[in-house]
Amino acid sequence: MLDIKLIRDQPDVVRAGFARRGEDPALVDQVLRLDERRRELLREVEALKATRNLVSKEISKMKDAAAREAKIAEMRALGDQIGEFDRQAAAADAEFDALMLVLPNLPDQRVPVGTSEHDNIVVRTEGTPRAFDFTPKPHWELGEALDIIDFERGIKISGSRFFVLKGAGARLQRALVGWMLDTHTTKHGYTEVLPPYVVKADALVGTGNLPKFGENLFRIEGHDLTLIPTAEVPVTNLYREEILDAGQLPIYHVAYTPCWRNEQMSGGRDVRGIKRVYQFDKVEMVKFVEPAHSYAELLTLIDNAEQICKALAIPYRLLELCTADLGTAVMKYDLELWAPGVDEWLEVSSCANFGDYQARRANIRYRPEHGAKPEFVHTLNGSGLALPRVMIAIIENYQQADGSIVVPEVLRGYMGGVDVIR
RNA sequence: GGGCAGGUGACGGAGUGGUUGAACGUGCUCGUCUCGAAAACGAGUUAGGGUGAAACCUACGGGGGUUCGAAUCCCCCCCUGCCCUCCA
Repeated sequence: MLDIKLIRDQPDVVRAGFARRGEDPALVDQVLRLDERRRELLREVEALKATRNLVSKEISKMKDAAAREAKIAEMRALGDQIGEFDRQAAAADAEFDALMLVLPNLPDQRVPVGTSEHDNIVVRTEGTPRAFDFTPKPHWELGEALDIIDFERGIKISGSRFFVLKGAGARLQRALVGWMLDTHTTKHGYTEVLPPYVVKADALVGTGNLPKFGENLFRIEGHDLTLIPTAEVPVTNLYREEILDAGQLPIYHVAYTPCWRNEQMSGGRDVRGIKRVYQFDKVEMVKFVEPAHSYAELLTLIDNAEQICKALAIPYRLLELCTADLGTAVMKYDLELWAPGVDEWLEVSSCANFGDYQARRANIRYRPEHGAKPEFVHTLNGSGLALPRVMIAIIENYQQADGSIVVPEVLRGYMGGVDVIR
């Protein structure tokens, strides 16, 4: 959510920000009109209430019965009027609030302007793709042959875009989860959190998934509960409606959870393999920081995710996302692992600074110092990393001519001595 | 799912229709005192909106109602604790 004061005081700045990311600048004028109307109604109803409060106090001291009754009758009429204004003011508020919740965030000035994901910038590429003396196979062929991914039975029990990991495949993913969590908690300073996997609508509004981006969510029928699309939702909402002490910041959390996404918009794309599925696991990092530090915190967040890619010894690249691909962030970077079997770069991490956009929605504040007014924190999050695509990258990069898969060195301690899956 | 008891500021805890935005205590901040600290004493200390600053408005779990006036009365819902039931 944006600061209404910013919109009032510097509408041109907001219009320009919307234009940079391809949103309609006229939204600004629409919100200003609604703001003016609701404030006008508020001023009127508050003046009436002030009168009522004053007279009510007088009534309590009045001795003369007739005069008292007259005042009460007068206030009864005023009460009806207040009720009518209250209703109008509430309606105007609701309209204003609804628009505020769908306004996009303003991109950071440093973000390159673009009109689609094609305008994202490759910042750098690390590692060299391995030279194969045979044709590398896609992970679905290798996974099925080794009996570590069972596509058919996943579809049988849950439908398309669900899969089953089995034997060394299940063990490999568990090893990755354990290793990633250990790395972030012991080397990068994150505190592990194991949150609920379903949340109330409020939480989704807090992170910005609702009301605008609800089409990819799985809702639980008959309940106000939704399966989380990412751990970002429960973890960011951990401190909703709270005022933190400055001494508590920065807060770093890391959480491993399954994620559910109803990929309606992706049509028939990526139907093979485990690249795009309805349920996947992910290790997610979330930060709550003081506003002045959020840019520096984004850089370390990216580095934390990058360390995982680096340690796996798989080629990867860092992308700076353009204004069209920002989602609700002010600034965002993606990490992509190279996958030789499917012959493409796979997005395994998205690291973003949201500024105070989520903090305003979720009302997450901190007190800069004793006695000071509470201010909104800045929130950030980044995948560290998304599991199925890391699995793809490992399977395809570490495959051997005979179809076996070498276990990356960093994971061997987590694999109970298995160094080759065959 | 059933029953009982509750939900008030950072915390404990008063308050059952009218100077209560909230007693009292604790904590915290500043000051006096002190070589320094503790103790003691004094002052301050909820949040949101609003204003140049005030005034003023709103909020005592949430929503609705009664009333000139509600933290206080009524209705619905949510949450917490305990007991029973159920269950991994």
